[in-house]
Amino acid sequence: MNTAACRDVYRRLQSTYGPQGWWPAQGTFEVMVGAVLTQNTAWVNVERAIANLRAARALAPATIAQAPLPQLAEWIRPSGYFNVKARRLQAMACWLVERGGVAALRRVDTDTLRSELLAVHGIGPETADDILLYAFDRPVFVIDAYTRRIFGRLTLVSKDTHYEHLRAAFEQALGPDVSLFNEYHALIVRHGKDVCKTKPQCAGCCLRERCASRMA
DNA sequence: TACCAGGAGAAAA
DNA sequence: TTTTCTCATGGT
Repeated sequence: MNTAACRDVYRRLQSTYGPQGWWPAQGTFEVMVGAVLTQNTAWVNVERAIANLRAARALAPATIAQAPLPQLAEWIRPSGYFNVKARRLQAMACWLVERGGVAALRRVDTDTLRSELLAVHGIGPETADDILLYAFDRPVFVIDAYTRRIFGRLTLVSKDTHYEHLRAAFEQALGPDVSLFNEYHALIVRHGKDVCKTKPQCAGCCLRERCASRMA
C-alpha cells in the first residue's frame, strides 16, 4: 500500500464528509453487541435489535450469557439471521463473563486479545477488529467489503487480497493511530453507502480523480 | 419483484 | 486449501 495514496484518500474523504464520530453506540459492551449484530446487516436494523435488548434490560454480558436462546433470538429479530446471531452473541457474552469482564480485558495486550476474540464462535476477523478498535481503542485497521470495493476500484489493492495482508498493508502505510483508524474506517463506510455502490455514481465521487473505473 | 446490507461458519469440492 | 451454501429482516 502506498502511504501517500492512502493518506490522500483519507484527506479527500475527510474533506467531503467531515468527522464521523464512530462507533454509533454507547459503552464497550454495546459496541461489541453491535459488532456482532451488524454482520451483513444494515445498521438501522441493528439499532432496533439493540433497542429491544435495552427495553428488556438485557443489554449486559451476564444477562445475555444466561438468556434462553429463543428469547435472545426474539429480542434481536430485526437484525436478521436472528437464530445464528443469538448463538454468536451468547458465545461472546459467555467468554466476556469467563474472562472477568471488560475491565479485565483492557489489561490484555492487543495480539492476545485478538487471538481470544477470534477463538469465540461467530467472531471473525472483521468483527474482532471492530471490537478491538471501537470498543478497546486498539490500533487495528478494520477491513470490510467497502474497503475492498473502494480500494480495489482505486487499484490500490487487489480485491482478492487475504484479510490479514490487507490489514497489515493499511497499518504499515498509516502507522499505529487509533483516532486515524477509527475515523478512516467510518469514512470508508460512509463513502461506500453514499456514492460507491454503482459505477455510474462515480460521477459525483470525491475519489473520482483517483478511480480507475470512473465513467468517461 | 429483486437486490443489498458495516460476515462467519459449515459443508462441499 | 479454496469455493459454495446457509443464515433472514427490512429498506430501496
